[in-house]
Amino acid sequence: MPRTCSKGSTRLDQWPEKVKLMQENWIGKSKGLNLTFNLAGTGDGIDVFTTRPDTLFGASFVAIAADHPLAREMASNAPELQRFIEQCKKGGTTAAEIETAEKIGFNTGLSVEHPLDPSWHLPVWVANFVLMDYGTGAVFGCPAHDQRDLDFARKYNLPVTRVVAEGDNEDSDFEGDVAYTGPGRIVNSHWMNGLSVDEAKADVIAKAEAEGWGEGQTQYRLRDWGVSRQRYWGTPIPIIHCDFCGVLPVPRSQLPVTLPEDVSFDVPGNPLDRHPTWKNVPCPNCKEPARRETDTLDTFADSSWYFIRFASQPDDKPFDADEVKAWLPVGQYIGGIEHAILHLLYARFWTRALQKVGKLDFAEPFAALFTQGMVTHVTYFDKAGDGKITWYNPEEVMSDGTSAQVKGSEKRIQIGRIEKMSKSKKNVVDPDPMFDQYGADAVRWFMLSDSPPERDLEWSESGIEGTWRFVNRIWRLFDGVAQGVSTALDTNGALDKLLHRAIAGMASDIEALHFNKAVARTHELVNAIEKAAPSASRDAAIRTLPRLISPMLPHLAEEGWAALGGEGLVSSQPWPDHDPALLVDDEVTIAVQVNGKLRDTLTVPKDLDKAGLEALALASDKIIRTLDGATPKKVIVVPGRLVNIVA
RNA sequence: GCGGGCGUGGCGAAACCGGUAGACGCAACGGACUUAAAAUCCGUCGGGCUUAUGCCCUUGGGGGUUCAAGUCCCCCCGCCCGCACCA
Repeated sequence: MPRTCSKGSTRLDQWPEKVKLMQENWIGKSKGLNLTFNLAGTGDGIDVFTTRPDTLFGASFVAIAADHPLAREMASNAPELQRFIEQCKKGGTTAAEIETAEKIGFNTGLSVEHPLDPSWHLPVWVANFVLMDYGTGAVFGCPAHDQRDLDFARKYNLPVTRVVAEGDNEDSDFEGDVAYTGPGRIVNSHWMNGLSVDEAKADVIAKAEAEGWGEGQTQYRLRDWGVSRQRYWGTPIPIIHCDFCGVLPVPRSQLPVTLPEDVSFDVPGNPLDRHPTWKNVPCPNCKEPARRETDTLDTFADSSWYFIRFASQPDDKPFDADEVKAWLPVGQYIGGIEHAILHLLYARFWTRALQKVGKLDFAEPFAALFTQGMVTHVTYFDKAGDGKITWYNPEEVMSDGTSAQVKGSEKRIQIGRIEKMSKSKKNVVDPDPMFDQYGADAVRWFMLSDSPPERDLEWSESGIEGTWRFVNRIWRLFDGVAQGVSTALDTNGALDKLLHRAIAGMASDIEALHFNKAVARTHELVNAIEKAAPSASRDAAIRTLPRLISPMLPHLAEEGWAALGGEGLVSSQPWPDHDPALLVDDEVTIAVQVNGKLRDTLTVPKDLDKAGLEALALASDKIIRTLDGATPKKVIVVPGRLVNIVA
């Protein structure tokens, strides 16, 4: 998975950089050298992974994890080491604890030969900061150029030798407590001296491979994805366990395996595991009593390909390749940032795997990704004497913003952080009363109106009243035209322009998911229509309105469309056309600045040239007054924008 | 600690490639209509000075580049997210 998903993420040019970066960090690809340090006097060795083979001459110790096989072996007849290992295991696992945890080590007394100079011996330590589940569970320490190694070396007085020059500083004695991890020339390293860090890395890897004591390797940090769960809610894994025949797949004719519905959750644990009939089945091979697998698949397994099944649902197979080809990949995926890593990475992997086995003809499931913000709300809680926290729903709380109490009681409670709405913190708001009071259109419009969708939104109902008023204003426009027989034949050029601008602008706003801007444009148009005297232009604008508001106020749009005599449904109408000629003004307002400060504005023909603009600007009363006789040193003219006079 | 992002009126926010900061909305305030209220309509609305024309300040803070900076560069502060002893 990491190999295939780290490739190709650069091609996802319509994905947020943030998400791609999070996935890359999660995959944690790093290139380096796997090498063996031979234990002095024995044939055994310790395998070590490093991304800094260039610093090999700066090595001063080798450290292994507390649960490294060698450490455990030695501990069996060394009680002191045994105690040290116990101590390491007790260390906390929270972020803060790891951050502040002191590096501790135990000198095993063993030593290893340096691969580039077998006469040079390095001590072998067991250290709490070496992780067994990454790389080989063993590292070599180069304290001058790695902060962890330096912390460790200073504590146990191990040698610290500089092997990368820091500017002009080539001293082999490294001073201070801050490791140097930047670029530089290699020094104090025999044949490598003078090379750059990158050159030296390549050099050492080549030498190790030629001499057989190591090889270049790419490591991934990504943990394995354990896809099975001991729970009911998930897809059954079609496997049967037989005491005689072992682990067998459920025969094809018995697929799919479906979950039993007569389960109870009265007892903790997986109900499948204690289901009497579902669990016990004959072995498909020897017919003796056997048992179904009672783990189910992680729900991420389903979410990794649901979009494929969504596009094609034949009865006899997971999906039809041709049908899928017609619909996928998904053009625009919209989801929360909380799925940035797991779901979106697994779905990418699933798709790649299906492509690899020839079932799909594309590698990436989602061409474009948009991560919308989360809806947040302040939390309310109360902490009991035993530290137990009780959360309160905002609806049962009275708060003035600085203090809070439970409605209908004297109970004072605390105001917590503003957090993503969640059932566990009870800071969810039920929108149903709003729907009942204002209708679905007003609530939808309200939610689209102010905040851009990529941003987190702190839920507040202030503003819904205004939305409700606006919905009513639009309805009155429809009603007015529908009731009255319009005889006005005049046109209104300004209103025509505004309408066509709204048509074009709202289309691009909506395409870009800038719904709040489309809302603002609708307000501008409606404000102007309301103020305009009756005219053919005004009627046309009102008759266009249902199509414009249909994506965001669908019910009102349909009512308006019908009231104005439209055929069928407005939702099946095409977006109105706009006249590009009406998008350009023949007059523009330009700014006139003196020394970059606005002093006047002028309304001029759109294509007035630089000389004309300059002349007009210099003739302005306000400019003459501001200049107060001074001679302009320089005049910058940006046609259609501004004139800036430098005095 | 590492990586990424954000910071604009009382509030949610606009501002295209560096070119009139605050569009649009909410709240607030003043007014009209009304016996009254609701609804509706009109107006004001970043801060300061000023009789006014107008002037000064203002996009977290400080510096810089530029004719011109919310926008570009450097430093700092604050908040948010992800990762976290990954060799």
